[in-house]
Amino acid sequence: MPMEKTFNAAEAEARISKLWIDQKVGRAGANAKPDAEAFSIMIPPPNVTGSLHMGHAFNNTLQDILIRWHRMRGHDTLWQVGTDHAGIATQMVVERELAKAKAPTRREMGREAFLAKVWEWKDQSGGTIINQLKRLGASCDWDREAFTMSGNFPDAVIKVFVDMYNKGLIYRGKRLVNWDPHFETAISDLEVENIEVKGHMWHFKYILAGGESYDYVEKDAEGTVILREKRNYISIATTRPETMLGDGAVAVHPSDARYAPIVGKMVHLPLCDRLIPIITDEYPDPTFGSGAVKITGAHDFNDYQVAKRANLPCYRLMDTRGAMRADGAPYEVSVARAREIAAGSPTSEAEVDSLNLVPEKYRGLDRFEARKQVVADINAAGLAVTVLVKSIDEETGSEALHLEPVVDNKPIMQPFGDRSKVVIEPMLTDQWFVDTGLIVGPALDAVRSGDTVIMPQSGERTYFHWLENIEPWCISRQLWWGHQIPVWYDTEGNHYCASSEAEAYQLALNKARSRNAPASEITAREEGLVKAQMLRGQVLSREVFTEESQVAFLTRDPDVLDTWFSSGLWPIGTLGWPDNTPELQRYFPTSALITGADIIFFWVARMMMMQLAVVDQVPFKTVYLHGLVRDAKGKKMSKSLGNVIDPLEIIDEFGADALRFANAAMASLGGTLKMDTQRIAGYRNFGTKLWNACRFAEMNGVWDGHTTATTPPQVTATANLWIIGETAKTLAEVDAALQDYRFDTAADALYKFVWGKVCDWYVEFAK
RNA sequence: GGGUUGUUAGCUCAGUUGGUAGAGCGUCUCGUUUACACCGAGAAUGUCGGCGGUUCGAGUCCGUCACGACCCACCA
Repeated sequence: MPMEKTFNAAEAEARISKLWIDQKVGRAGANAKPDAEAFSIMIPPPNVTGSLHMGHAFNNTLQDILIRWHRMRGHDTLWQVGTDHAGIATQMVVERELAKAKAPTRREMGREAFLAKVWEWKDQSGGTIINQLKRLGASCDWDREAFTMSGNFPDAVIKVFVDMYNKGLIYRGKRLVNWDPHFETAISDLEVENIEVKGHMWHFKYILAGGESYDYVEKDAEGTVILREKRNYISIATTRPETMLGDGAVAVHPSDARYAPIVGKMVHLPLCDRLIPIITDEYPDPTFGSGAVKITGAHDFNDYQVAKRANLPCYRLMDTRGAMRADGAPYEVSVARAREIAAGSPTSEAEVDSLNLVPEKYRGLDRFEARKQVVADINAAGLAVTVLVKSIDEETGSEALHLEPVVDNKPIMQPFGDRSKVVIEPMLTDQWFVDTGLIVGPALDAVRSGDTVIMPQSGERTYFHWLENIEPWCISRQLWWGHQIPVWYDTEGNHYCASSEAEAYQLALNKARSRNAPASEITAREEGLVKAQMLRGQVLSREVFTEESQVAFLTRDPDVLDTWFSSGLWPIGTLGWPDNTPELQRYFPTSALITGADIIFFWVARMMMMQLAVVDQVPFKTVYLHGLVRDAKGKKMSKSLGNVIDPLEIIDEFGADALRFANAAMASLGGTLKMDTQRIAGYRNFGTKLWNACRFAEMNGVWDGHTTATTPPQVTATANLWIIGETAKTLAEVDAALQDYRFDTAADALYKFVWGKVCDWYVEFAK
């Protein structure tokens, strides 16, 4: 059958793709020569519930080019494919689906049932993105498809946690963390987006205790007195009035002469029946605002540091949903105890956390509602800093002077959850952390020494900057979908980190045995643990059993790990670690990582740290970072802007080749990637051009009789000699370009060769 | 505030170690007896952001200014 005038991408792609998959052209080691060098790439695992977007299309095209290039030359290639469970994102999607279906909520159905739903959803939608990658033409090893929650992966994750815990690289602590009140979980620093919003700054008066007053003197830069007045208060400013309920002190800079007379004195905390001290700390900036800062240790990162230094109690004001606490004892009882603590009564972290110092009238209010109330109440109490304002009565035209509270309108940077988009609350909670400071060294050294090369080089600077200033990584999430933390607690608050419950019991038993306690007591506890351990395997419910016997059960930490903790192990986890599999030996460390510059911290840096910490090897030799794919005007693609280009629609309209060629041609190092459909159409035309050159050849019987030829024909014609030379030149150019990861140069060379040499000249000669 | 990175033809961009500028798309003119109109032939368009410096010579190196993008941090 003669060739059509134009290439029918839709028909051909389906047919050829099936052939590739059936023939397993992407299987590990396909087309490898004996003793071939290995070339391996780990796909950045897309979210299991996701669908292909332009960024995926771009990213995977580049990987496919590299893999095919190496495979074609007989190297032993592996393109490891798989998906990520994406804790928050997936849990969010499933909860939304449940709501849409008017099904019971996550909390109503409980953990087990909910997780069953998530697995159901995963099985239903998890194939989508994999099938879309196939449509793109990616030549992954489909038989090796991995998932961060399946196969050996969970065991590997747990093993790493336990090992890191045992090495002292993971610890638990009550720290101020970023709390997402929508998902009701802690999140890491990286998952917080700071966005500038319109904010207000209120100014409050904290009245000195005991009716005291002082001379408040303000000087200008030359030291000339510009204000002197007798004050019975200190003025503080805040953008978050509701947090004042938990203030532990007012801080001023030690060099601030204005407040020197009152340092150490007490002030009345407005709306609260409490006194707090005026302390000094380096943190307040004397040139900003009044120079005095209210210190709310439990709800502000800077204040927390001050509170730690000054040994101030940090009173938590909000619940997990960001509402003012309604739990605990009545306010009078709590505040009475707080006064005792302030007077020096011994206390504990746990007791301080249990004290609810939110006055009754604010309890249960949403934090933003509480803010309004607090402002209104402070104004009503006459404790707002005020200014004289002239107003004109519109009807009578008479002027009047009156006092108004000072409220500054100012832009403030506010933290938002990157998934939930709600305002993040600093919250004092118990969490698990990776002590990144202890494992960052090798990750820095590997790039400094060139063991791992980051391209473009500017990426190295970003990498260094972040790692050199690394903060502890909060890895626990109060979610259900994810790797549950392998830690068990006994009734006395001890915890046991182990890879199984049985091991945890063993650890608890060992601990009980090693205690210096009366023999009888140890025995009772031991007995309880052994009994409990035995009974855990039986059908008895815990409730029934605990009622009938006094045994010591261990309970598992309900939290799960940050998704990036597990995806940080993607390179070794997908290759079968901790078993020393042939694949691990053959393909690790991997050759190249192709990924977006936006996840250099989330993923690249963490994979470096984790692999080096676990197997003492870099995970990849080259990191190729590319920019974000934008629309034709350079705008970020987003659903709300309506400028999202769906790669599948592009494939439908222009064919996968056109999309892939456009991707390659745009892949210069650095910069943003502006995706223009006109350009894709241009490369579609290029495909047609090539197609027609072949069609010309076919019409002239070029294929006839040559399919079975065993020896190449003798080349004598000048045109033939010339085009063979051009082909060799182009081959060299493309190889050199790909060696340097210059996909654009390679694409350009091929384009010019096919169109400018083969079609414009060689085909014309042939005529 | 710190960092990274841009500013080259109407648009999107390339330009390796310094030697008086390139591609695709778009525009204009001409062309349709069969490989291809998703085409062919041809054309126009740039003081390479501004200023200063190094050099025989700078889009390319140095300094500085302007505007933009992004990232990180942050003043209550």
